[in-house]
Amino acid sequence: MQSQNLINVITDALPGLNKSETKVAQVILSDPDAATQSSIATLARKANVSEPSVNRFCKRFNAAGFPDFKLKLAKSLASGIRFVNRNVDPDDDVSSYTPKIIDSTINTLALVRDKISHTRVNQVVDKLIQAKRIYFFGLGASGSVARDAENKFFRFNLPVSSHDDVLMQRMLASTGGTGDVFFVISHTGRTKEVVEVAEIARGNGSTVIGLTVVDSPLAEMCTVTLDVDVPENTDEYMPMASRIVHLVILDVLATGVTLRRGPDFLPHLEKIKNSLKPTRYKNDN
Amino acid sequence: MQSQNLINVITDALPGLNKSETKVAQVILSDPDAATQSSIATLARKANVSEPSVNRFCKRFNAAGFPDFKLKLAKSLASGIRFVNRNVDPDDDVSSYTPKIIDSTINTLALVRDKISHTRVNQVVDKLIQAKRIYFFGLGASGSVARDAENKFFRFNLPVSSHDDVLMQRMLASTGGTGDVFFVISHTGRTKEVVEVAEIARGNGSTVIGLTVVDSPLAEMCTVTLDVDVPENTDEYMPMASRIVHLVILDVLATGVTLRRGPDFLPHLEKIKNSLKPTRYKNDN
DNA sequence: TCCAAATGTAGTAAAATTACGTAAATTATA
DNA sequence: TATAATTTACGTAATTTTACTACATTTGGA
Repeated sequence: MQSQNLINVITDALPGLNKSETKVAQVILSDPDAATQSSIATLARKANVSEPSVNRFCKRFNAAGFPDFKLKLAKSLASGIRFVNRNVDPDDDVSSYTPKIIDSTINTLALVRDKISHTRVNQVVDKLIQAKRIYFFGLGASGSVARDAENKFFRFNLPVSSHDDVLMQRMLASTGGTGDVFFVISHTGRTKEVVEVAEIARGNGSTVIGLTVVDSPLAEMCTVTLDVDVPENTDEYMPMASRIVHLVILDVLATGVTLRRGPDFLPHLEKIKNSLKPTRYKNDN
Repeated sequence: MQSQNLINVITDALPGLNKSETKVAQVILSDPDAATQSSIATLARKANVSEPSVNRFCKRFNAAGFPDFKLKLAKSLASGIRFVNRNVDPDDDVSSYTPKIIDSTINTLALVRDKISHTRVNQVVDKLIQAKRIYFFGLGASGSVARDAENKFFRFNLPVSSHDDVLMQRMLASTGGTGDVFFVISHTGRTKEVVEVAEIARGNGSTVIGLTVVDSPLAEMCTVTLDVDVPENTDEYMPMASRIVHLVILDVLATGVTLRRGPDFLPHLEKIKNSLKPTRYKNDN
């Protein structure tokens, strides 16, 4: 909690703020870096509030005062996370849109880091450890996420497969049962086919894990849902960050499984890694 | 070029400092965090020097004054802590390894953001814009990256395909020619088959773009290489960060292409987006 | 002994905080 | 439903703290 990014904290608190506090918050969020360099007077002027209002604002967010607040804000900014308030503009050039896109991805990941439920992650790792077989399902962009997951999880010496074909998914879901884990990936959670497949699998006693949006039709069909609350991109240009988030969560799960397997399992991973050596040119350093 | 860590800068400068500056440096280095929270007077007293000496010290290190110096120091500390061994320990639990993995991904992305060559990105966008046909190639984990790229680029109304089958790749590479772009993804850049395929394609006059490691055999075969310098340690047993980086870079490229296409192209993207609507449950908000 | 660099003193300016008063909003009461 | 009472929000102005500047003194080397 302590390490929570101050910018996210302010953003979250925004709805519950009163008038002048909101003004201050907006000015800070619109350019946090500038905020760290301005005096309380400058900031007050920019926000059209009095200096004490700014001071109170700082104290509300557990700072000793304005200078302490600036310090904390600076630290938040330094942690590799730049808050992106600007979307890609039609007349941006490479040096503008490149950092913008990377920053927005970083920001989304930071959000997930702070929000993801560790209990849920643990539950999912439990299910994956117990699985006799794992199927990763996804369509469209989530199809390649599923495929990536397969590539990761086959290393655990488990029957794993990924499918992006609805008919195949349906058939597998209806033949599954106890011990089978269906891991369903969807960044909307509302694709009819996917929801139906989850329903079928669930009906047959399989475990269904959802990597999707909270409160979506898909989430309701799942045994456990890892919900990701990725801000919707309203911008046409901005590519989906949710898919990156899904991949990273799968990294987390794979790590969880590896750790549960214990150190005896590492030689197995090593073996897989080594199996690729002959396919590569030697690294001469 | 990310600003160098202030603490290191001070440590390095230590030998060339005069008496009172050395005293100040020692006090700061002995407890940098305390330094960020104390006033100029406190610090001066601790170091047994006068306040202006502290102030001069700050200016020597390119700070506007004492407050600015503290700010910079705080930033150095924040980013330093993040970069301190964020590797997963065998006895980590969920609440430890989850943020570690996400943080390491974030750090890698931040690194890429600061290091990536905008010129190269622009060159690649050029090539993609001019392409008559684009093939995305990748094996293993990069296979799903290639697939994701296909999913993204087919929206540009171009013949695009992705292939993770070596034979298929070979055949396509040898039948290609001018106007064809082979986009080869590899996080080692040393997989023999991939390098050979690139060589074949190149030999036939096709454009070969590499998303891979700098100075690798693959990089040498490419018309343009987008090199990514991802720190190794994250990918101990499975590719994690590098693959995320590749995806994000593809996002950047897709954005670049979209922007080049200009605003007339947006309705086309909208059309694709809308085409998926009937497959989804209505969102009730 | 002179000069230049280094450091300190004292005064000033700037910044932040506090105390307090007024306005606005909310709640209670007639 | 109006109005009084009370709480909460916000600003003004004074106070205190903090940082900076100009200038003086010291120190050490030529």
